[in-house]
Amino acid sequence: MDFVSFQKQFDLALKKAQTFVFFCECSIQYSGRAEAFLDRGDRLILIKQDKTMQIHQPEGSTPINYMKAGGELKLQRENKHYSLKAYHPGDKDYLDIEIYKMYDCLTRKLEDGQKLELVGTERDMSDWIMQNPTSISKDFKPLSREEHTKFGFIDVFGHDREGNLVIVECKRYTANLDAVTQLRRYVEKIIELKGVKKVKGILASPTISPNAENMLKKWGYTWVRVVPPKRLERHNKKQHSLGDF
Amino acid sequence: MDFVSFQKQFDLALKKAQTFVFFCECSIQYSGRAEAFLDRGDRLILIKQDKTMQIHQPEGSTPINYMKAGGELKLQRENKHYSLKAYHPGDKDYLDIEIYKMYDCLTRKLEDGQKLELVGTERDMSDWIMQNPTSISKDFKPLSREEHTKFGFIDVFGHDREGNLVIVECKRYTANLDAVTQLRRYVEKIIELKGVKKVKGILASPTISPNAENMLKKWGYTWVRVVPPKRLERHNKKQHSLGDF
DNA sequence: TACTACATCTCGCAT
DNA sequence: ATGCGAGGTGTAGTA
Repeated sequence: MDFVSFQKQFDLALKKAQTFVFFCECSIQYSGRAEAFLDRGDRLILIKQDKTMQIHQPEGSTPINYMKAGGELKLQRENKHYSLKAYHPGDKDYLDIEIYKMYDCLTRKLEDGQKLELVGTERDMSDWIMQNPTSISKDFKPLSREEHTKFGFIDVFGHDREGNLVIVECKRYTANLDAVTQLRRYVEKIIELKGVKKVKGILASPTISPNAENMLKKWGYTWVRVVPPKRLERHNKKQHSLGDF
Repeated sequence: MDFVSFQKQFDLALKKAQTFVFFCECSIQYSGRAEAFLDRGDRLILIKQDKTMQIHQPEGSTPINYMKAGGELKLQRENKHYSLKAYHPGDKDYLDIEIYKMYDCLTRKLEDGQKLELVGTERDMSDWIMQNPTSISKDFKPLSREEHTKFGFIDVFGHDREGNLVIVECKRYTANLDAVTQLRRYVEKIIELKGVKKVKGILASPTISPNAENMLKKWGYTWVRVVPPKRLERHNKKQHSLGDF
């Protein structure tokens, strides 16, 4: 593919807010929050209508280089090849792509107003605990699932029959050291703010790493096994077609 | 584009370990670590030679759905449309894409043996501190930059003239509450393992959030302003071409 | 804008 | 395989 027709496609795609994807041989220089250089090789480059850009190598889930939305893009001739420059004012990020060979490109206006319906998040887990308090303990009375309020970002907050305040931190997967220190921070914050000492810290997760459990015990907190719910209502009835694999 | 030729391209691309990208109208169902559903809309789908797959909506940096490497892919006819199913045994992840319209596709074998050279990471920052110990304090004597060793993941470890052990935790950006709790964990671990009490905790970062600084002071640790170096040697000489923007 | 925490995080490294 | 932490993390939600 020649550069001139590439440039036409590129300009048109940006003007019409299309999604633009192409294969090329390029080298890449990044400068901003860090600095990076990627020597010559074949890559796929994807540019969306919001001017996000990502460069993909032939393997791996994550782009090897990218620019976030809110930047500017410019394609220009430079000596024997083309140069695609991106600049993001907010992050002060620069990306320079030197394009040696253009292979193919594809462009299309995508119409998509849908949003992902997702269940099985940490929020779903804390909702479920609110509705099933005995999963924490027999006498646990949840008061609130306060996220961004006065006491911070506690997943589930309540009390028990002995008058203890109870703080529950949820983790969807194996709870680790970070989860324990996070819980500890919340418990200490409550003790400080409320001026009380009867505060219980509970870590709720399907599993916990040995180190995390040791630390948890050492600080007097407890772990409760809770498996997060993750069934979409609309898919409950359909059985998954496992037969295909 | 008709489905039959699409299927041929798809099979060939997978067989030849090519990178395969196409535009289509589809709906998506995900089940595994969580559950998700995305109703009908136009998307770009990218499949790489390692069988990673990602579905992109017309905006945003991150794919709305994806599958990691190590899975299986299968395209098959299903009633009036096609269905692209993916299964990842390790994660027990299922992804079903129902394709209503195929627009265009592009496939190519990408040759790329390059790896990203990156500087300005937390490791570079701790290296720099090792070589410039006075950035921490006048009498700081670094002993080691131990990452994955017996004492844990301490960025820089050393001592001062008064015989204190000194633990430095580096953050490349604004240090937050997490950074402080992380430092605290390391300090307490050292106190426990070494059986000493003269341990100083230092958080090194270019900036620190107010909450984090409060907590740091409360626990008796200190913050040192360190701006991480991030210039690639090879790019030191070239001045960045800011003129283009 | 800054701060906080989640994420189907991904990725690499060490045990 | 699991545990742990970094990441140019990105993204959402809130003060």
